[in-house]
Amino acid sequence: MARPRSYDPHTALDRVQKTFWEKGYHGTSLQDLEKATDLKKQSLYREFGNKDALYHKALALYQDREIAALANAMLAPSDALTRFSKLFELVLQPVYDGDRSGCFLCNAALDRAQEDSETNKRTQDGITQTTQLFETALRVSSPYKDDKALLRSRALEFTAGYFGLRVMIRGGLPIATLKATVEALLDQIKTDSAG
Amino acid sequence: MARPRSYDPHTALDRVQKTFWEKGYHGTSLQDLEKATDLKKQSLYREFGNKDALYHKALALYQDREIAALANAMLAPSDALTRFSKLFELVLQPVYDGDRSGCFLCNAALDRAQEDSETNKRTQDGITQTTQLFETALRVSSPYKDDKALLRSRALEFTAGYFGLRVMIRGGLPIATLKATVEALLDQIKTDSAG
DNA sequence: TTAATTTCGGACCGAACGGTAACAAATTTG
DNA sequence: CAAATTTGTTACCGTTCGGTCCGAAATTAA
Repeated sequence: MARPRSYDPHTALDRVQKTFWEKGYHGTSLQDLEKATDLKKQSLYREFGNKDALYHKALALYQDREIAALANAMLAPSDALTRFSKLFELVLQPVYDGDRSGCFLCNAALDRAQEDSETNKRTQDGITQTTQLFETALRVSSPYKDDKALLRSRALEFTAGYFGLRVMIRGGLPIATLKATVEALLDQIKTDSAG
Repeated sequence: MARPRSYDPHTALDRVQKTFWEKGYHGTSLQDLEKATDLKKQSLYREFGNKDALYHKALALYQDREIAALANAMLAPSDALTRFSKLFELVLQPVYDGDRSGCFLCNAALDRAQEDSETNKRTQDGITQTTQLFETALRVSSPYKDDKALLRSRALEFTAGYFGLRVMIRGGLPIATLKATVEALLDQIKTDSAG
């Protein structure tokens, strides 16, 4: 039909996501996005819309890709303890690599959920889905499989623990503390299954 | 000596703090601070320094006042369960009043700790002190008083839980979910003391 | 080759940004 | 009252912000 795009929209949005993830909404300028994507803003606008739309698409991509990856890793056939061990392992891995971006969803909740209703909806949904994921992950093991109230309670507790850990990561806590925190959280599952 | 100030620096910094707390560093403009304090920026600059200095002073004030207030309420003579009940009660109170600003320290950790080394230091310190506060709060009750490892473990767990709860607050989760999360966290103490 | 269509690059927009200089108003000290 | 000193106000600084316009380049269909 006409002149073809000389860039790949997927990798462009990938880099947009990474930038927002690292620097937040207000901390990211159009210029930052241009540098990150090697695109001019007109291309960005034509392809994705304005800064708000860019942000929402980046956040949506995070939920569809990163969180889905965590869910996938967790829900591999195993027991609750192994599942959460795997989860926290994946959460801490980037820290070892020097990446303390944390969790984009968590960042968005604090950065923008109070000022933008769509972000608010997205973070509510994302956090709620996290709790549901944790319920699913726990449900295979005793004593959770037989105690619905305990299952729900632990899922909420791990939701808070998970996001708190993300805060601690981004807040710059030493890795030793982060590992100890993970151990403390996992200990909960060990105690439950032992009792 | 000379012309006296027509404003109160304490209440001015108070309002600066509130503004940064609500809107974050990048989300707050000098104009926002002018409106919030009823001062012109020259007065703000003369009194407090530039935007960075303003932010750090606001964050320091948060630690000295808000966190100290939490510590004070928690450390009133009582058992561990009552102490944490009181803590979470104070944390949820603003939500009932429609204020979902959350925790300034937590916001700062996600907002600015990655880009500003002084904020990084402050958030590290603040989070570490939170863990220490929780250790102190737990230490009065069994079984923590006799089990140093458990004490440390639970303090870390509650630290993550506490900041995660703050994320959930700011992320817009319904109050019912927040309350259920608090109950889930408190349940931990009940279980510990019963076992 | 030409017409149509789309992408791309640079220039440009008004507004807001953080920050500063200069001066008038107010108060204390001599 | 006069000199000195600090506060408050206005205007302004250059830069960057998010966003748009428009012409040049590239490609396909006729």
